[in-house]
Amino acid sequence: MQAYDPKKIEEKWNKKWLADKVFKVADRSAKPKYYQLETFPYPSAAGLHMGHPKGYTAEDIHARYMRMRGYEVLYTMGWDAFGLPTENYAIKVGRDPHEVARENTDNFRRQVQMFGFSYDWDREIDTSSPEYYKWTQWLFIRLYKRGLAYRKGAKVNWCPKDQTVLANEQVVDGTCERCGTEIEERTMEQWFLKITDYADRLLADLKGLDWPAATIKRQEDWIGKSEGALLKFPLSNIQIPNNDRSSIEVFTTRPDTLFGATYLVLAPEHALIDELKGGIANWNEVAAYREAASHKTDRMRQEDAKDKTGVELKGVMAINPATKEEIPIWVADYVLGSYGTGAIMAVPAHDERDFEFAKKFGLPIRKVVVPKPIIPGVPNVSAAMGGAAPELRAEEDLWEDVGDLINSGDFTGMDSDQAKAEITASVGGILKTQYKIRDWSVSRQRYWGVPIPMVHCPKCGIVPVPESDLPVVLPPLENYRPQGMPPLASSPAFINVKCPQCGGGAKRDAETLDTFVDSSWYFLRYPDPHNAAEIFDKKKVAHWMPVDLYVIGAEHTVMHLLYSRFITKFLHDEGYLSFTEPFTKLRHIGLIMGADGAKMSKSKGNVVNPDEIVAEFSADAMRMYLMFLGPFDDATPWDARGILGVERFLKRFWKYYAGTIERMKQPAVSGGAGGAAAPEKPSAKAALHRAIKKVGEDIEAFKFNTAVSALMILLNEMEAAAPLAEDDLVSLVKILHPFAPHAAQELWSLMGNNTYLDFEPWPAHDPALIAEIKISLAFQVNGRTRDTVSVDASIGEDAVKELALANEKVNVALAAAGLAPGAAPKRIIYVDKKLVNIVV
RNA sequence: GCCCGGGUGGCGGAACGGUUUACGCAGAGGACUUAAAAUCCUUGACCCGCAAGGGUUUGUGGGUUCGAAUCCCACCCCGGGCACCA
Repeated sequence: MQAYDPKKIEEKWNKKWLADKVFKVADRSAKPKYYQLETFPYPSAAGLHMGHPKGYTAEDIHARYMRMRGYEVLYTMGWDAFGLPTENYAIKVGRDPHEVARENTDNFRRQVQMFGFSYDWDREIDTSSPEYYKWTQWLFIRLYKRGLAYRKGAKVNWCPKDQTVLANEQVVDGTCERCGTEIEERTMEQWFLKITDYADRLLADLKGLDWPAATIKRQEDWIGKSEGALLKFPLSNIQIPNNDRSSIEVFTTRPDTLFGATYLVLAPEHALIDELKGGIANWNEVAAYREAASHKTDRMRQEDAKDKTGVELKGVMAINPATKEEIPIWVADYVLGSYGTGAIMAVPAHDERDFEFAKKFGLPIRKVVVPKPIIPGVPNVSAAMGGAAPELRAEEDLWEDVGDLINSGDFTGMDSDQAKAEITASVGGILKTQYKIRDWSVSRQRYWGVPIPMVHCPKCGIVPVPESDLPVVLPPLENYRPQGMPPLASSPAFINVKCPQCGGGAKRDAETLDTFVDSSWYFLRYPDPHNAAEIFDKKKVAHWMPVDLYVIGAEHTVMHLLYSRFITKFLHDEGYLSFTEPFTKLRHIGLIMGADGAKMSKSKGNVVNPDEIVAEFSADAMRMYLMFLGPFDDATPWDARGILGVERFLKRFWKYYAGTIERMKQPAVSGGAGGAAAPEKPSAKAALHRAIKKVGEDIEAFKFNTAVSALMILLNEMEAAAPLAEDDLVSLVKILHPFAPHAAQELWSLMGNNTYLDFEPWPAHDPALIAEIKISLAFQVNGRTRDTVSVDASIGEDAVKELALANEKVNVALAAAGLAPGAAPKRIIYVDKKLVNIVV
């Protein structure tokens, strides 16, 4: 018998799979297509972390399974190679980011290949290669030509010492992560993509996707559609010079509560405050508050949520258009300038934030909505108190829901939903739909990214680079360190260019694109990865897309998906795609935590290196263990000893399998037909068929942990049973194959096969074999199990009840429960093939 | 603060209205070995009991049900996410 030597066989098959291009995908095939996508990694200097092989193993299992089920599976790998960490690292070690990135990518490729993932390597892509980013640039120009890329001022984090813009993640407690200097906010002209134009479609098209519900909800929340009204509050005692708008406009989702609006609040950055300066009696106090607020980021303003601050604009008042009462105007940083109109009407009785603010500053609270009656006509007072208190208390409770109006003039008694429209109309307001989503900022003042293919001409303004001149290649630089301007601006050879329109002197855009742009369309490139003439061939993409299965980390549930969906819809509108949603089915991968249960991180010292695990055990063992650890989408801790279990399983499986083949090859010995018979033991054929069914179902449902366990149960049963026949052995190695493809393929070839298991059909299970002959029934008294018996599966209800009533333990329990001998129980509940419950 | 997950043996987990703890790890006992590793067999929630057996147990407290880890309500704890979005 050949010994199990995983090192040798894994190396052998990894080489063969690559050399023979076994997993090369055909664009034209008689088989149905299946497109499986996994997040292409960002190749960091640290190499793969445990999350990569976990997600990739799951997808590889699924891909191999789908191939065996007869699909032509598009399954690929690529590199999201542009990005900040590589640039930072290159600067630190004084090298060219191109070189650093190449080394990292080579290392990632080596690691990924060690696991034997069945990619079509001829379709490998790299976002940092000019062949790829030419089309990222092309896409950007397309967006620009359609008016979906535009420039506007936006705030950036600026480090005055390093003379550079910092990403949010480089800002630690308001200081630069590199030098600790306090950051400043600067406003710069930057490129934006108009994703807001697609807000409604991005929301509506979520319906019908096979995505986790929580992910759909996060997309919805991010888009943040709210229907409300724009209402104007006239200023009562001041006219703004040179401004005919002598009113403050607010956006509210609750115009039905207008009668309860007892003050207004402006965001500190609201432009109207400057215009009102002459009328504000406490200007110095207001100015100081605004100054303080300007040093806070939106994020910091959120974190201070509990302790609301604000200043009244003394001397100016507004008029509630419904009640005609004068109400005060405040400035407070819990109102954001970037949402709605930057001003709100405060209704403290019906909004928690307004409620807290009003209590803190002693502002009036007026209740204008009460919960709808549960019984029509009878006021529901207790629901407002969470169902607890018998009557409605005065000011100190809050009702944020809709209901029926009170204290609202002519609208009293009206339903909230009806009142929304009617009150809005009565004060001359307009109904409006507001979105939370903002346009996508794509300018980055960094080097290691896609150069923005635009030219700034003093005569013609902004001119896109002609398509024939693409790509605009990222040039090597003398110095990658930032020096007060984007790194590319330091290269005269790059920056100075002739205007494509007038031929005069002009300058290139010195900034690069957000790397999310690179990854927002990569899945469209795999179907046609080397096309030099087009972003992709429409027919090829029409064949493969949309993606049938996408596995991503939960951290990508908002932005990457939203951007990819946006770009897909855009290219659809441009006539390049026939569909509008890129990812039909989505599944998430849970983190692998450190052995201590915390997230793996260098600083905690709990990082496990996949290279070491493969070296110590094997790729197959690691694959199986990653799947066995727990539910795929749960975060599970890595237990270094647990892998011994699957390692033992693989060794035992090998021993069983190779041993059985060996015995089959030997000539029949006297006494037993075929030489391997042990006639007194039943065969494990039924167990095998159960496993075939279970493993297939579990792969489809992404329940890899129980699939592995099903294989283990099968092996336990096989070892105790008579050896399997040859055709059953074939099925057996096939169901192992997706999980441990190296071992399975080697066993397959040991049987004398020279085909690849991936293209062998997945075995069918025989339902007749799986049917249970004997079943275990529970006898319960008052819901407590008193005995279990083994009976024929075909037994009928009456026979079972009779058995139960005759059962000695049952009778003891019945007597203990107070049932007189011979008396009939209250009820007998029978659940087919499960139990009998006798209720006394 | 809000939103989304989740609390089951010593540990990872299984079951997701019907016999709790499948499978694996760790532990205990044994076989083989000069010995160790490897391998194999037995055992395996907790409490009482020599045993047979009985009782308790799925974060806590209630509820629905013949029956609840599973459904409902409240609370506690852990993980992740966040937008004070009017």
